[in-house]
Amino acid sequence: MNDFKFEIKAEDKETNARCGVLNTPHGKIKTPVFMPVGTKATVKTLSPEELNDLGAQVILANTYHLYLRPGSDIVKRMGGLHKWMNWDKPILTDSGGFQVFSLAHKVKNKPLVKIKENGVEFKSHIDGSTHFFSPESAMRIQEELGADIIMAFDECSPAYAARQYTKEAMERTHNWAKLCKTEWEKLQKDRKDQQALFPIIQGGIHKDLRIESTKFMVDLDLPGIAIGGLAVGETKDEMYNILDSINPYLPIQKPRYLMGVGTPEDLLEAIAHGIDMFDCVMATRNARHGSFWTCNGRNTIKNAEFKFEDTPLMEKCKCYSCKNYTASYVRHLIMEKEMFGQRLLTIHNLHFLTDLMEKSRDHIKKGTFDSFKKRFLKRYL
RNA sequence: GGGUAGGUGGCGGAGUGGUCAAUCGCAGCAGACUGUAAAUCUGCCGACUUUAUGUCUACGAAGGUUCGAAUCCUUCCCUGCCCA
Repeated sequence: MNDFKFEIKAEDKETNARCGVLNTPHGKIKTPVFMPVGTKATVKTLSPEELNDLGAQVILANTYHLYLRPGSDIVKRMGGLHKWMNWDKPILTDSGGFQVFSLAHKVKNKPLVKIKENGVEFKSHIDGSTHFFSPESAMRIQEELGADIIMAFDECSPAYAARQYTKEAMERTHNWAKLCKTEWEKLQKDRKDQQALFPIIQGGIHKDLRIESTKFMVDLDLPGIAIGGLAVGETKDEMYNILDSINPYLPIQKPRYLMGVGTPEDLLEAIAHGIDMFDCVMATRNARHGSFWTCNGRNTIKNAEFKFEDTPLMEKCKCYSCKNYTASYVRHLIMEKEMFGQRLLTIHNLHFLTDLMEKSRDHIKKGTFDSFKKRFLKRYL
């Protein structure tokens, strides 16, 4: 797996933050990195050119959605995700585990999901048809999609699920991760561009389960390691405590991916806890819903106070939206449900996070990350 | 001048004797959103205040019938359409 060499460039002395470079067949990824989410092979509202311009290095796509439509076979026939969507930088696909289980927990009375030892039977949210995901099929689908980094099929249990349930889900996830690895190794033999498989640590908010899960996943010795099942309803302290408790068990030389996080403050805290990679829908979804980040915190563009705001969304911001438009204009577009408004806020939010990551990398290299983080949070929160 | 339909909260538009401060939609105001079933969802939306099974003023205006009227009667005002 030399294709995915991870080089640590700097380590912070005051925190567990690190700065590195992850190699992939589609280029290098500088970490810490935020990866915009493009579930259905598009980061909603933006073109790949715009993503590139705002500083995105790697994006996500989703197995569940692309499997249901159009089908991974079609993506494969069209030349794989990179070619199909015209993005030749790195791509990561999520395994579909999160979707399958969030469907299960969203619909209470009508279970759409049946968990079995060898996988999960679920009903499509689109047409109700029945499907089955197993560790093996999740690997095969992701092989067809052709991302650079693929994720093991896991079960994400709700934050406050009973401990016993969380433990069982974790054990299933362990078992599945092993099966994923076997299938992945088989599938990689015939590939030109290799794919890195990341396993996903589970264990809810239980420290001992998390440590157990971390040890298990580390032992699989895969190219990277992900932490799942956080930022799903637990408190921030609970999340940071979990990161603290597993940190000593994570290998230094492998990239660590905290799945589904998050907000600017979560990103900085998690970096301080040694995380290298992030993804989250918040930047893009919230943008479409009218909220945006600035150094001074979170704002809602729909609020009447922006009606006469003739300055950009954020002072000194270098994003396309802020360089060219006033908050008043963006508000008007959002109020009118004009899609250009959604695009402008999406560009701003994603740029805000990619810029925050770039600054973090610089400060880690300079040894000033901790004070940078404290300064940022003081102003932001 | 005659006939006819109608005048309801910022707008559109329900309601046609009590449970109506008045369905609903829009607009407005605010909130939520963390590996995207999300350009979605939620709350408020006559005035006032101790924000409540609270008080007040209200369905063109003025009278009347009734225990009780946005709803029935009378007159008036206004608007659309048709006829002269």
